[in-house]
Amino acid sequence: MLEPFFGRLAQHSSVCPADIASLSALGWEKLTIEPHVTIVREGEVPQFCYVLLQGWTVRQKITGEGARQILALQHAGDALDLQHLMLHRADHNVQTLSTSAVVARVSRTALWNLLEQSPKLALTLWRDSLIDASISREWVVNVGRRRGRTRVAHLLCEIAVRQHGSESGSPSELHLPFTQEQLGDAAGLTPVHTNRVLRVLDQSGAVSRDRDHVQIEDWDQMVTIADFDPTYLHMERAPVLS
Amino acid sequence: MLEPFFGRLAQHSSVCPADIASLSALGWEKLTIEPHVTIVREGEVPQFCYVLLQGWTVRQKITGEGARQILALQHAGDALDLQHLMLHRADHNVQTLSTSAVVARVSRTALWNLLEQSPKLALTLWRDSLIDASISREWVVNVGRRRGRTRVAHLLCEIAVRQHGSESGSPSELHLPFTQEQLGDAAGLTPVHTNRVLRVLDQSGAVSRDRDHVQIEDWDQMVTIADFDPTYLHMERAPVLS
DNA sequence: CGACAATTTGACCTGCGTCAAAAAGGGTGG
DNA sequence: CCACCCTTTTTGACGCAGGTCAAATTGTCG
Repeated sequence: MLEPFFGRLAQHSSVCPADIASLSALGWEKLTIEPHVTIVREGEVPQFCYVLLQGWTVRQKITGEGARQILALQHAGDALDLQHLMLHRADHNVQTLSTSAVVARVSRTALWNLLEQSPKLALTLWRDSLIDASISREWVVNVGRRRGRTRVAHLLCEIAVRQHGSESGSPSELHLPFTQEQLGDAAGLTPVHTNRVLRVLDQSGAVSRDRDHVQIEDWDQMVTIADFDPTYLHMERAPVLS
Repeated sequence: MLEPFFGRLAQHSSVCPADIASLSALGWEKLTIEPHVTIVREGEVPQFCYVLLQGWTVRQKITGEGARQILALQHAGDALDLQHLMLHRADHNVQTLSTSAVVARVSRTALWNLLEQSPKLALTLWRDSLIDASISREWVVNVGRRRGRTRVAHLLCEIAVRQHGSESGSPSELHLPFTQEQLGDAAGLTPVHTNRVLRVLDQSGAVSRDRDHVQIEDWDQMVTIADFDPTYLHMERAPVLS
């Protein structure tokens, strides 16, 4: 059941079979989450930890003025709220968008107890959350210092690479279950401007669009437009420290 | 020597004396870092892990167009690059600004070996890096969805709270070793606009300025202007999981 | 067909960027 | 103490990326 999660961990760490077994042995529960449902709510004290098996979810926060900022896109294999193992209170929301998702959840204390006994596993999950943090930093750069066209292009590049797991990505088709408004919420742009930016990317031949599919037509051009360097995704496995 | 670091850890975790002892027993080296020196450089493979004992440092990245974005402010007690224990290659720079700083550093492998043997300590450091990640997410919201005046005010509130360790902060004097250009690099604004925003905050009576000191005159007003909610700093110690 | 959500377009506005220059420190050497 | 230099701050004029408002268009699902 947890295959996508183990696959994701294996991308950056070597996980021993014993740890996989003991992780699997916890009382995981498989759930289907309907569209527009909040899985973890800001301010609450979560009792579970979630892993995403299918579909897409997002981290997000709402400002005092009611504007939404998406903080991260999460796809199959991603841990949704590992941080709540350690942090008492949720500092943001995790939710589905227009599509449903399949998740597995486990009691927070059960996972905690396992990690206390399996240092190697704890370090692996720590590494996973560090990659999450690295992506978050890149997003600060993206919304803080890049202009609209570049921001959106960068977002699309990240989605492409994470979806296909290939760094030196070739032109690829993306199934994007995101509305333009949601892309804008991730890029820090209004839906109207997001639309205009997408048209420019389309007209320049970098991408083509067809409803909820985006085809990256010219990867090299996209990388240039997007100022995209996948290092921050830490997709190569780190060498073992002696 | 590591007192500031232990103090910081104690803010959010309970660290047992044995762990403090074994941490201290590692071969830490105390260094003074001159102004404008890069401690960790993006792309490199660090051999050390650093802890900040005195002064200020920042995480930062440069875009392909040469714009700088500051990703985090770090002050006494903060771990500067814990993530490089787990991640092979640095994905951003850590450096001093106009002032010098005092740091302690330890061999990456030595710290790694200790953590493999001390699960509790590893979990504590993990928690520390999770708080770091939470701050990073708030920064995405700040630069992504707030306007200039609010961004800068939010930044000042964060500095005030982290410097004084008080959540329900009262009006407080901040020694700000940052130029307006650097504040702008953290807020995603140009130095010119940062200056104008500061003038507005000054004129509205929220703050007063005097060279490199900022006095927050009206904390309540600042919190309102800044849309500031310190939850994301996770400054209360999380209850122990049974 | 009708209802509704998402996309697209146009007109207009504004927050912030850009460019440039002046003013204000602050440090150094004479 | 002054002269000089350099950095930082401040101000002004102007431009533009992106926001706002509103309406038309398209697509989807009953």
